[in-house]
Amino acid sequence: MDEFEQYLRTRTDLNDGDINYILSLAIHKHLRRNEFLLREGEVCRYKIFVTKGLLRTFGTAADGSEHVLQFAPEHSWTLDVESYDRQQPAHSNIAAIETSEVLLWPKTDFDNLLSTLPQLKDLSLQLISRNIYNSRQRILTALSATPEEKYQEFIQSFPNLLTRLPLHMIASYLGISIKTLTRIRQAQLRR
Amino acid sequence: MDEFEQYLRTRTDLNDGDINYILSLAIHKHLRRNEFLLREGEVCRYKIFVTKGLLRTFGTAADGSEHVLQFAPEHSWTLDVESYDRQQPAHSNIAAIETSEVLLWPKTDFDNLLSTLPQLKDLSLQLISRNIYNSRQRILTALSATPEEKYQEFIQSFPNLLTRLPLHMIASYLGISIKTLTRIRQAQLRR
DNA sequence: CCAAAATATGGTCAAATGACCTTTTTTCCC
DNA sequence: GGGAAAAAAGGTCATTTGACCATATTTTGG
Repeated sequence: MDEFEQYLRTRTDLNDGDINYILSLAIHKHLRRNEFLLREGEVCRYKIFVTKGLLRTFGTAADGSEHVLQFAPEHSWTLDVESYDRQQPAHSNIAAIETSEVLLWPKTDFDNLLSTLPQLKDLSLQLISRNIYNSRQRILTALSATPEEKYQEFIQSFPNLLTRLPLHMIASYLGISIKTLTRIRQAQLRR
Repeated sequence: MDEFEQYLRTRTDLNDGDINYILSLAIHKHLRRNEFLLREGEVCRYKIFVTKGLLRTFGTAADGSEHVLQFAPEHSWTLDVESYDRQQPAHSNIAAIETSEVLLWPKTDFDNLLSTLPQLKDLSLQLISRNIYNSRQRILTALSATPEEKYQEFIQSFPNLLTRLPLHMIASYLGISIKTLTRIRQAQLRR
C-alpha cells in the first residue's frame, strides 16, 4: 500500500526493507459503507491503519443511543485500546462511513514488530501521547463549551471532514442533538 | 515511603533493591491544601505519585471557568502527559485538595528507570492503557448521560472520594452546575 | 436513471438547566 | 474557641435544549 509506505517514510527513518517487512505482515481489507470492522462484545484482534476512506468508532449508551468516539480518516490508526491490549471483548464498535481500505495486523505480529523495530515503537508512543492529550482536550470541551463552541472547535480541528460526514454523526460526536446543530448552522448562515 | 513500596510490591515483582533504587531517585514533597504542583504555562517536569492526600488536575476554559479533569488520591499517578512527554508548557494545573505527600521523579531519571527496569515499563504501559480506556469512558458519559446518570456513575466509580470532595468540584468534574447537582441530591434524599 | 432510503430542515412545546441572588451551615485555622 | 471564609442549599426566572412531528432535499445502489 503506497499510502502506508508514504506515511511511515514521512514520520520515521525506517528503511525500505523494514517497511516492506511491516507491510508483509498486514492483512489488506476492503470495507463497504456501513460495514463493521468490530462489534461490541467481539475482541479487537488487530491494529488498524486506514489507507483510504473513513471509519468511525462509536459506543452505545444505556438507552441504546450511539455516540461517536472517534473518526478515523485515511492515514490514521484506530482500535479499541482496552480490547486490543487485553484481547477482551470490546465496548465499542468500528464501522466504515465511506468505502474504505484498511491494513490489519494481528496483535502478536504487531507486538513482534514493536520489539524488533525501535522506530516503530517510538512512533507508537508518540501516537499514544497524542491520543491521551486529545482525549483530555475533548473532555474539557465536553465539560465547558456551549454547543456552538463545540461546533466551531470541530470545524477548526477537522475542516476536511466537514463535508464528508452526515450532520447527525457530527452531532453525535459533539454530544448535542441534531436539532441543536441545525439551529447553529442556520444562525451562522444569517451572519 | 512505605506507601509506595507497598504499591510496587503488590503490582510488580520488582525486588527490594530495585524498589529502593527507584525511591532513591524520587523527590519527596509535602503539599498544603490548595498548594499548586503545576500551573498552566509551566513545564511538567516530574512524574508524580501521590502517597497521601488528594490532588486535582484542572483546565481553564475560554471564559475562565475551571474544570476538573482528574482526581488523584493516594496511591495514584498524575501528570500533564503532553507537557511531560515533550517538556513543553502545560495546559492544565495540578493542585492539592487535601494536605498531601507526593513523590516526584524528573523525566530524565524516570526515563532511565523505564529503560532499566522492564517491570516498571510494563506497569507504565498498563497505566497508559487504563488511562486511555477511562478517558473514552468519560467522553462517552459526557456525551450521553443525563446529569443524574453522571452523578450516579461518579458515586459508583469513586465511592471513597465522595465525602472528601467539595460538591462544587464534583460538579466541575461532571460538567454540570452546582445548582443542578444540589437538586439531584435533594431528589435522592426524598426517596 | 429511478425508486427508496437516508439526510437535513422546520415548527411547536414542555422540561431541564444555569445565572443570579440570598440565606444557612460547615469548615478552617489562628 | 471563635471569627472569617468557604461551602451548601434554596428561590426565582429566562433561556436553551431536546423530543416529537412533518416536510423537503439529497444520496444511494440496483
